[in-house]
Amino acid sequence: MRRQLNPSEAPPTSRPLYVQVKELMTRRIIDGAWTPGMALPSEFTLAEQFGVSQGTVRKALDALSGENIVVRFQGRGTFVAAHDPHDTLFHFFHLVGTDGARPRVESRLLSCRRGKANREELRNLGLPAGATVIRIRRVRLLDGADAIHELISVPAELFDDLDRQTIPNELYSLYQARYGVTVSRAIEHLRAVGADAEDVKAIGVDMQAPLLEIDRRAISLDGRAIEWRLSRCDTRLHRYQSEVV
Amino acid sequence: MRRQLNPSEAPPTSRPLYVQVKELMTRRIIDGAWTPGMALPSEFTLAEQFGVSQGTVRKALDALSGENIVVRFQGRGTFVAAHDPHDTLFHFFHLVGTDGARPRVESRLLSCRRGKANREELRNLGLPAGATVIRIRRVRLLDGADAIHELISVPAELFDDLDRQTIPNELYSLYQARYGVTVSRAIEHLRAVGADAEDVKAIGVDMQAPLLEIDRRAISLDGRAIEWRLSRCDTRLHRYQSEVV
DNA sequence: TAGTGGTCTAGACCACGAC
DNA sequence: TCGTGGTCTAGACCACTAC
Repeated sequence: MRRQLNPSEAPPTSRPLYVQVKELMTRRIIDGAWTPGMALPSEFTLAEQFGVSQGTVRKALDALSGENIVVRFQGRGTFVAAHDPHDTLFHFFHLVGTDGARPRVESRLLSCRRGKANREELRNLGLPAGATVIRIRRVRLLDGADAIHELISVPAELFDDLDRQTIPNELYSLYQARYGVTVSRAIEHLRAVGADAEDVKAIGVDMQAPLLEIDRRAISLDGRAIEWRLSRCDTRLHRYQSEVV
Repeated sequence: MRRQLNPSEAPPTSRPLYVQVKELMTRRIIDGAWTPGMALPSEFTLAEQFGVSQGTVRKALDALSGENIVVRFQGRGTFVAAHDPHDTLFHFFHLVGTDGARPRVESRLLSCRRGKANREELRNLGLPAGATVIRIRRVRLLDGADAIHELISVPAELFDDLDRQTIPNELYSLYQARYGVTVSRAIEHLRAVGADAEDVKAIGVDMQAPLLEIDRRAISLDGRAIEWRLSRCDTRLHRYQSEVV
């Protein structure tokens, strides 16, 4: 039997020490004991706290760093990743200009209301029937021109007063700063669709013009789906870029 | 000054030992000294050969493993990644059914000819003016139905007799097995377009029907662009799936 | 049983940033 | 100058595979 850090709550299968350390540290971030931007204790201090060697802590930190949960700087220390609006925007925003350059992105709010979740929202957000969501509808401008018609749904339970906030261009920093919810990854499904009447009104394309629809579920650090977003994009001047390794 | 494995050809900036070991091993694969499917020497043997510790070799192998260049099995050994047709297909093929399931993929060849590279092909493949390319045009079927109109261009210099081969459903295994060219990553640009007359003839969609266009440049182990592929996809029954971490 | 990769430890030195 | 993370080594033990 492999060594366990917390025998009391040990899972049925034993996992490597560094994985356990990684999970304990992730838990501290989820629970808010370590907050975004905060400096973590040094590797040696953590090793002492967890009762493992410095090399094991390092392996855990390297894993967290690979998932963008912490950032490390030689000579300075290790910090909980903070969602800087600009960096976060482009971490999850994959449209680039025809020349490959990042566009300037702005937003124009169309509406922000709460309502009873429909079937798709229940499924995409993993909510119980009858749950309330907050819906944001907006237009996003790329390099100054209307280009994306965006529909966002989030559970009202997690973001209680979001409908009374000023909606910023980059939402994930707000989710983190005001509601303590960190988006760690996202699953996107893309398809081509014809513009509908709403799209025509929102971004001024022709009826049935080909649009790239991005269906995104954003997942938080603890694995819950915390946002569902539908972005319908005019791709005459921009492309969705994806690198496959 | 950091220790260098090959002082004679040392680059201006010194890099970590494990990076140098990784590059030496990658070079052995590119040069064909280690071929796909072959078992590498054990970590201790490699450490002795390179004159470094086993831990350093391990770090290099872990990096190669992370890039899918080698695969490791506890108790069996480390092997050069071989492009198994089925696995490779889905490594680079991101269309899934509406339910998230992998579709059955087949191909119907329309044409395969050589010709003088046009301007776009020169740019996308990094070829000198006047270079010859081999062009493949085909339809791909998802779950039995015509769904993708695909145009593929590769440098004739690298794939000399490709136009006299039977074109398989999964090309990258052929590139590797017959021409010694391993695709290690790809860069894709997606946009929505309206079906043109060629698309209509090829996959039977309506004129101007919205299609998802995937523009892919495949990059080989040594960093050269070795294939340019344009896939125009009917996304009424399938989605392009992308996970952002 | 022998050999492989996977984990864990302990300790050394280096590169970098803050002071 | 000190403390941080980054690299490198050496050695121990474990888990798995093949024989």
